[in-house]
Amino acid sequence: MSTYNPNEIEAKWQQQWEETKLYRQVIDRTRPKHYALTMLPYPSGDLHIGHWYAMTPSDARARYMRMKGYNVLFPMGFDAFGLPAENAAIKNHTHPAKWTFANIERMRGQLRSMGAMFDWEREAVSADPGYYKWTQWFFKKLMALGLAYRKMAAVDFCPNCNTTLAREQVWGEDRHCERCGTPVIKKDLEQWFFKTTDYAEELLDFSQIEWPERVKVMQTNWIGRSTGADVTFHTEQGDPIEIFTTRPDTLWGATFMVLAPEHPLVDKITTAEQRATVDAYIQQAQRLTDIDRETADREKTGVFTGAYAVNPVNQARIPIWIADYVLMSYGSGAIMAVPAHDERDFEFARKFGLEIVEVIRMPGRTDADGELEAAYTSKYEGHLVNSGEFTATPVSEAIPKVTAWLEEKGIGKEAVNYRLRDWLISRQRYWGAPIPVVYCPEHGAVAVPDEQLPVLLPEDVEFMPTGESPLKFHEGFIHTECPICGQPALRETDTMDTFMCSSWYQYRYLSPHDDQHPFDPEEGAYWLPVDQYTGGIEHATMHLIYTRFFTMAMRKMGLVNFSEPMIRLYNQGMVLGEDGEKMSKSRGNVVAPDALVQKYGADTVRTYLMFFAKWDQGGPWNYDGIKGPQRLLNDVWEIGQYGYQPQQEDETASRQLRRKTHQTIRRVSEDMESFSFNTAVAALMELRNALNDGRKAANVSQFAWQEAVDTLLLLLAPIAPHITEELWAQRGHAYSIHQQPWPQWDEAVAREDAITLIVQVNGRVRDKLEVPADLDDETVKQIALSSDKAQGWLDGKEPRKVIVVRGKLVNIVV
RNA sequence: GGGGAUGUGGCGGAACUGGCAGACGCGCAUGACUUAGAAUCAUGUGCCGCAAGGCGUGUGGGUUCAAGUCCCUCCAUCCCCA
Repeated sequence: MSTYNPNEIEAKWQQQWEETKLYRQVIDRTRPKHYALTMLPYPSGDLHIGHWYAMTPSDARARYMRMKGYNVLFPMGFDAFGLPAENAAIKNHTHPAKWTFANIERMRGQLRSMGAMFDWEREAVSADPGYYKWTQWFFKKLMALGLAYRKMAAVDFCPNCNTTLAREQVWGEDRHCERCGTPVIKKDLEQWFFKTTDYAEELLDFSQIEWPERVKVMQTNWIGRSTGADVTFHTEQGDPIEIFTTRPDTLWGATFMVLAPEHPLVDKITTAEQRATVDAYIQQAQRLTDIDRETADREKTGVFTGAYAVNPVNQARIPIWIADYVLMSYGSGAIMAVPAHDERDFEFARKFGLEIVEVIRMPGRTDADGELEAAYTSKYEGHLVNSGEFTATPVSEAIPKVTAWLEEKGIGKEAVNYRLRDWLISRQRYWGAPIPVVYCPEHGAVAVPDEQLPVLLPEDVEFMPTGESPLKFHEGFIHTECPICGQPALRETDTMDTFMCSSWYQYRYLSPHDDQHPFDPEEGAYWLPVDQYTGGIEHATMHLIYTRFFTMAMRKMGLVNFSEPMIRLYNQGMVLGEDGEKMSKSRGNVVAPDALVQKYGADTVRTYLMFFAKWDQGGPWNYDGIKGPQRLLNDVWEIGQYGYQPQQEDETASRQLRRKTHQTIRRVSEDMESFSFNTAVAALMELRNALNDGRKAANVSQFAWQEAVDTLLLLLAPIAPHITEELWAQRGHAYSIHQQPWPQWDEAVAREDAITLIVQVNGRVRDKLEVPADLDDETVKQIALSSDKAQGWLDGKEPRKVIVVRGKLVNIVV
């Protein structure tokens, strides 16, 4: 018997698998397909334990599906554009391409050490011109469909990354950059957007996909659908002011209006005597960032413009104010203020002494109660007052009634508002896919013709320490000619958000070298859509919204006939450092997988990662904890090689081992289905313990032993692919264990024929009895009642009630 | 402020529709092997108690024959949105 040397056998089998193309994944119409996908990494240069945590359980699941008889596609690639490469270029004077591709080369080696079943012939790299040609092609398609457009807007800009960001990439209360944490600022820039809002309604429909509730809730909140009405107010001079309200039923209580300081009407309506105050306020507001302006608990500020509007429902003359808590970028940049029934408006009115008119009467409140002490905001309880013909209408019925009336009178109409913004995809950086557009003085923004794609990133560039894109200064790149008229024209120098690249990578994997299509339609017809996607929760409102939008747009392009890119999604948790904190270099709690593989072997690292917690929970790494899986694999090694000979066969022991074997198949199969890898490994440890006992006692039949050992190897194969392959071969079975069918359990063998009957008296356990499993309730009851211990506790009293739970317990109540 | 998640031994974590709380593993203790250690093996290990027994799933209450699991209250930590 040899000692377990993981490094040796892992290298050997990785090579063997490659040589025999064991993981080449091609169309096979005789088997059902299963497209398993795990989020692709950014080539930062080093595969960290987080990558292992994301990828090895997905790999185990994909391997399990393969043994279940599916033809499994499990590809890997790199999300290779992005800022770190460019920042490294600035720092080290290396070209981002060189840095990126060197990192990819290194990471390929590290990924191979995991022993995953990736089909490397399907690898896709987004920074490859063969890839970004199609990213540009998709941009053009979106443009042609009217889903890509250019507009001047006040956009979020990260001063540290020196680029604009999409709304999704601005995080937290202080509105910081998702990548570097720097608070963003607003800039007025002409930028490219994708019309994600066109799909707001469809993005809210999750009926075609089985995604975690958490992600669906986050996306729903992010899209933020609210229903109400668009209502048009007018100034006394007749200028229309459009507002959106979710509470048209409170219109009679609108006692003033508030415009954003940037609202175009402000200049026009401000009266001469208010002009100086208003201008000063606007200047002051401009100095503030949106961060300050949106902070809810901040003291409200604002000034009166001197102008008045007319409330269209009751002709009341109401003052128009400006205040910085109303943002031009949300809604129409104007609101009607109903202080009696909106908290912010209430606060504002109190501070500036504005009129508060109650129009919803809270149940139990009377006129004698005097002034409202707080805004009353319920939509469900109370009735309307001071509201013309709607007075006395219950508030729960008022919104549709008032809305219908508004439409009838031509004052307003039912409207839906979304919080979702269009996706800003322009980035002022070099290392991304160039936006394939040129600007012609005569023809404006013109798409680069297909035959000129890809618009290549020039290689001879110099990087500014400021991070400013060198494309802006590259004469050869900028100057081109208009595809329509041939006159001199300027190239767009912005590149695309890298989320654009990753929105369609699952399609590129199908045919990464195809230069005729973004993906081969035949491959697509067979493999698509993705059956099982896995990745971190942090992408819930970014990548996972973008890729859904993208697929919906691809359906419109006629490229796919489905609407959802990934049918099922599973979010894994995070491995934390030993201190329970997020791993980071500065904390010094980073776990390096390469060193672990060196010391324990990939199989042990994989097994431990799947064992230490349920996958969606994650948790702290523990260097001592890995010993459990290490001992498991050492034992498996010995058991797998052991020449078992029964000494004194015992039929009961054999039956028990077989029962354990079949129970383990059942448990591991169920756990694999539900991603409960931790309990699957625990079940395998129990089978290992049973085998160790059987070996020591030497009393189980040869058949029971061999069945248990082979089963153990087969069930462990997806989790620890190398050691199981080696032992499978040593035991004389055919190559490869990974091509064997998943074991089936026999319910009759797995069934327990005796159970431990719990006898309770008044809900407390008083006795445990071994009884046959198939007794009827009455017999079980009699056995329990005649138990000596139970009798002792009954102390002669008559049972008032006896509850029998089949196969479990009897509770005697006195 | 709104929405969501989590809270179980010394530690990581199990527990299907309410039915033996603590599976499995780490650690620890005692013993064996060893010059010694590592590794390995055996036994034990929720807490209190010599024992009988009692107490135990963040807090307090409730429903039930029976609650980690269901309902209400509060507390703590984390995430998302304001």
